[in-house]
Amino acid sequence: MERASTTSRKRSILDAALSCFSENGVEGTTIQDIQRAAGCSVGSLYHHFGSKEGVAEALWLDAIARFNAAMLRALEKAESGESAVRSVVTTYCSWTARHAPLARFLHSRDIEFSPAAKESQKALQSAYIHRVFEIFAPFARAGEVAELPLHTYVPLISGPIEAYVRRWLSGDAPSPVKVQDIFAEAAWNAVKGPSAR
Amino acid sequence: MERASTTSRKRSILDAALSCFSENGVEGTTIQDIQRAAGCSVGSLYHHFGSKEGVAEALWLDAIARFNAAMLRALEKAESGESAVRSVVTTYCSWTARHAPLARFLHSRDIEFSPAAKESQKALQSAYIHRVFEIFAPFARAGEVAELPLHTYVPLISGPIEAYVRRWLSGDAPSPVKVQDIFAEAAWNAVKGPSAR
Amino acid sequence: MERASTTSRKRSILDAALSCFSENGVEGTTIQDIQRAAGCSVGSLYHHFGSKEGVAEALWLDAIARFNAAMLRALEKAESGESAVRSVVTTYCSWTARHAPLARFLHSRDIEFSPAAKESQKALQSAYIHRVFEIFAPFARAGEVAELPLHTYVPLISGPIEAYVRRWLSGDAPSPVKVQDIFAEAAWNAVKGPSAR
Amino acid sequence: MERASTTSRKRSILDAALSCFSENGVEGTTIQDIQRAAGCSVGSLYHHFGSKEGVAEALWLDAIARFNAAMLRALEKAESGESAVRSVVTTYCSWTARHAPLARFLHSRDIEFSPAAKESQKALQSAYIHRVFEIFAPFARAGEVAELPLHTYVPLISGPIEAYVRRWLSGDAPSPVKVQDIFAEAAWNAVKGPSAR
DNA sequence: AATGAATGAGCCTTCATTCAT
DNA sequence: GATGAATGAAGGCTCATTCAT
Repeated sequence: MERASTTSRKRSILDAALSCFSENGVEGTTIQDIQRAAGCSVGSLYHHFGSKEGVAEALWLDAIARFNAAMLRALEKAESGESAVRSVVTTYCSWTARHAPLARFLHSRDIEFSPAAKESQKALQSAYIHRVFEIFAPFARAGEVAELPLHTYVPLISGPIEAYVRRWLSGDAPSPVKVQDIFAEAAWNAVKGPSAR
Repeated sequence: MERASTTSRKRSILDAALSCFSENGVEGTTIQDIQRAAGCSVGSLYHHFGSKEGVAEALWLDAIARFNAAMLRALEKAESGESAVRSVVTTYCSWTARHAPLARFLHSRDIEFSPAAKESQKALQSAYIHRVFEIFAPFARAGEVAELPLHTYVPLISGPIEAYVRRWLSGDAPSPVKVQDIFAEAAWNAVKGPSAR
Repeated sequence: MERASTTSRKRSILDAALSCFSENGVEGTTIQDIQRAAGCSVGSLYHHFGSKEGVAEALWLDAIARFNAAMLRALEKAESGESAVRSVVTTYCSWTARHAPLARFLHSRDIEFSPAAKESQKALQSAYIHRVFEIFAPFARAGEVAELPLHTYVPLISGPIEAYVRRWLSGDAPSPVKVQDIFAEAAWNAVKGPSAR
Repeated sequence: MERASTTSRKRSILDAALSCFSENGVEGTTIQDIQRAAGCSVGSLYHHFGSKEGVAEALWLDAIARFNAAMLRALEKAESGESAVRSVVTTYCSWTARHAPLARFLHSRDIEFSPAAKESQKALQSAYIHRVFEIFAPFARAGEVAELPLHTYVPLISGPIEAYVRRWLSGDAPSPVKVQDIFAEAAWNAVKGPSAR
């Protein structure tokens, strides 16, 4: 029960923080906001996370891990370059729609994470990217996906839907799920290779 | 001479603020930072801009106006849907590359502007959009540009290059000018209409 | 076996506390510092000492008792006023050199002890002073030691070496043992009586 | 008047701080204590001194400078080794008696000053010591003052009276002025040289 | 127009102590 | 006896803003 209680307390703080961050941004959220929303004491918050940044970082790493896992689950089912690329867009849409506050938090650019947190994130991300490459490699070799400068793939595939989602998150556009096919189509057009034309 | 001196003081404050905002974000910049960078007193800053937000807003409106003007100058030369769309991407690239700090400031999303500033921005933007529509209208009517949900055009055309630029601004990718053609191509593929296929 | 284990736990806490206090002062030491250094839990610390002050007080009384005992052991061997006075200085030197952290702790004046602890200390000290007087009485009666205002004896005898030791403790002077004879001489000169001149 | 007002505000903060520090120690004094005693705002305090330590340091340097000045004024009148040594003791007594709170503050050992402050203090002290040496040099050359290890002079001369003053400051002894001759005598006995015996 | 001292609400964080297990 | 999560009062400090000169 020790373990259970600890875990649930950490979770409840994380949940409270997410709701605050998503509503007012990290800078706009005070320790008191989180603490009140979580129904715990200031001390408890510091006991578990060490600082306000500590909370944000834990949440950040958690969110990234969950997003990556969801994306990989989807990509692993892809049987062609086209379905893989379309999957990136539709998974992005559905995950984002299902986890709007988390997505809003990941989109916010007003945090400067600690070196340690950045390190953890890099480790996470590099394992993720490695796996994504493994999945795309055969399709690339088969010419289904075009050869382009390395840094352009992600912006070309995810850039449009990300831009759209940002608008949706600020309340300026309808749910991304409604337009996912348009963006999937665009993504595929942007990177499809010679054998797919 | 009075006017000139006043103006140059306002300019120097704006320049100092831009450099601070671009480096540390708006939230991360204090009045003192700006004041020290501008080499003026706190009082002077308040005399000219009324508040910290006043500075950010003046800078914001100025940046938007300059960007819009540059974009319109380019679009007005376009003689086809394709050249117009490509122009959006290449102009975005070159303006951004020439005005990196301003671009970084416009990309930062950690400001909550005053209603008055939002009003001004809306006026600016609506005049701008109005003019953009005037330019695109004939190409759309001619079927050069596809008919798509209204909210998808901007993300489809600008999303990829914006995503790329964001990476460049954080130092994770080479200058956008080097890859502008790839993004122009993708933009055009994403919105070209029946008569252009 | 129970007793032994308890005792060793108390000892390890006291040792850890001494090392912390000596390094950072009492105010500068937190319960957590002690607890980490002792390798025990917060609860355990409170179980044994009741409070942070409780630890400091236990250490304080212990240190005083040990110092007094050492001093009395030395004084009891003195066979003249001169050897007694010199003994105070040399014993102070050697004890301090052998127990630097304890000496540093006793020299720190940033603690406000509880009435109870002050009471215990007064009892300790009064028994000690009583015994010291017993030892010096015959020499004083014999005129070996001068008649001076009561409050001046201790500063006159111990003041110089204490001042020197303070410097040594802050790393600004060589070991007191090297200069003990000079200070013993000065102490004796300061209080020797008519029959000793 | 700008200058005057600033100066007096700084002075009043320094005075308030001294009174608080002298009563409760530096650690035991809060910013609010000082601020309330000075009748100023928190911000004003930080405007002038940057931090709580900043106040303590300013006070420290000020106190040292004043003490040194007083001591030098007295020493410069000395016309023999004996009168110089006695002057150290009597000046210490009278200055301390006239500036009890300042003396109490200088005697408190619960502050860790910043490197910058230590630097300033060293500069102050080295100029002071230099001048003191200049004054004593001729007496030492004449054999009026004994040749002893360098680090022992100050403890030998000032140690006893300092120890006594510490007791007086804690309320455990009568005013030092009453016993200054005893301590002057002891100081002179401790360092007088061959030609003075 | 310019200056910079003054203000004070509000923020993040620390830390001695308690208590259920 | 031991453990460590939980508590919350209190402290140091920041910073946008005001205003007398």
